[in-house]
Amino acid sequence: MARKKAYIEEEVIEKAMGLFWRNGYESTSMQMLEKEMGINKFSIYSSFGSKQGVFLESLKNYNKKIHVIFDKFKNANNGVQDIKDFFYDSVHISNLEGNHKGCLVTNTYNEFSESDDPLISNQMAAFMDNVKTLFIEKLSMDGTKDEETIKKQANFLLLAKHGLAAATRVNTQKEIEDYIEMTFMNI
Amino acid sequence: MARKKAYIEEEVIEKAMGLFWRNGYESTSMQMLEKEMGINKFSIYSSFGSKQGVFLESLKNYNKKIHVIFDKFKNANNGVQDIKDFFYDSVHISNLEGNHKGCLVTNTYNEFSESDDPLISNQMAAFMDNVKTLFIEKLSMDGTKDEETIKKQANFLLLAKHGLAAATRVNTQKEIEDYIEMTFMNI
DNA sequence: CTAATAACTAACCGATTGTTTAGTTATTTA
DNA sequence: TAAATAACTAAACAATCGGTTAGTTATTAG
Repeated sequence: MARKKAYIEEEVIEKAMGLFWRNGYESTSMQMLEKEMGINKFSIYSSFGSKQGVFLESLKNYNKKIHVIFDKFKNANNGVQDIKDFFYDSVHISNLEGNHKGCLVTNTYNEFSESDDPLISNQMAAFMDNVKTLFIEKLSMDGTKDEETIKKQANFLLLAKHGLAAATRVNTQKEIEDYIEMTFMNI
Repeated sequence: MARKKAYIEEEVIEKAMGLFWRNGYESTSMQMLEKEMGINKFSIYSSFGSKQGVFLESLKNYNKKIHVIFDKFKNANNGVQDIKDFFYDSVHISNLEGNHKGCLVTNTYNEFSESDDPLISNQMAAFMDNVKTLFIEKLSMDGTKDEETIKKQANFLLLAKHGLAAATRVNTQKEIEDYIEMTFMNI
């Protein structure tokens, strides 16, 4: 019927995601998004509706990106070792592409209070819940752990992920590995 | 010679610090600072020069606020137990006053990249280095730990502080305590 | 080839950002 | 009491924020 889009939404979102990953939500402006995505505001708004829309779509893209890791994690059957592998995989993926440090969700987690942006907040909470559920599942494989212990350890590991995200930003590869090893010493 | 200030700088900075603590740096605006500090922009700028100045002064105030904890920590002589106490004290202080969750430095740590605000960035790095040095000092008290182990454990504990800060924001008192206990299981 | 239509450019929107400044008020000292 | 001076009020500053829109360009279907 009419003119074709000169860009591919998946491609420009990939770039937007990288920008959010590096700078967080607030300090990423529409100007920066225009430049990074290579399209202008009109196109951004016609494709994604709002800045929030771009971020929400970036979160989806992030989930897709780490889907490989999550899939491997879900289908694994070695209990605690699977969680450890998941930690190592999380580090590797941020090493692979560009300057993306830490985890997009963990990095931006603090920026959104439940009150001022419930949509994004819920997405993040869902992500975290998903991770926690998988932790519990893998921890349960042991068979010897009681429910109380499993809950404690899952919580511990979820919080340890914050440390891991911080580590990938400021620590060396060796220090990161040491951190992971120490984290799992008692699990 | 002339008119007296109708406010006390220490008092208004205390309030500014609380605001930064709750909202972070970027999402705290001068308007919000005016309202919270109870003085207008002229007074803020004549006292602190800029928004960055207010934050820098807030960091100083934060250091003063936790000086009690740090002092206790510095002068303690029970090694690992002192670090654990320090973790518990860090939680208690954020429970004491208002809605201040986590640690001001840890919360805002991610917001500043080395490049765009070196002054603040350096202050934060100095704070972290200070904590790490104390960790090393206390860990060394044991006498049995070799240098390599001490470095590893100090790094681990510093990263664990990120998890702790996250915990004080989203977890229950019991979960926080469990987290601390698990963190120190292998130290 | 033409009418329809979607994608694009670029200027613009009001609101808000951090910051400054002109004018007024209060206090001090001589 | 009067001149000096610092603290205050309030309006305005340019720049940027997220978001919109009028007008142009390209592609399609008939």
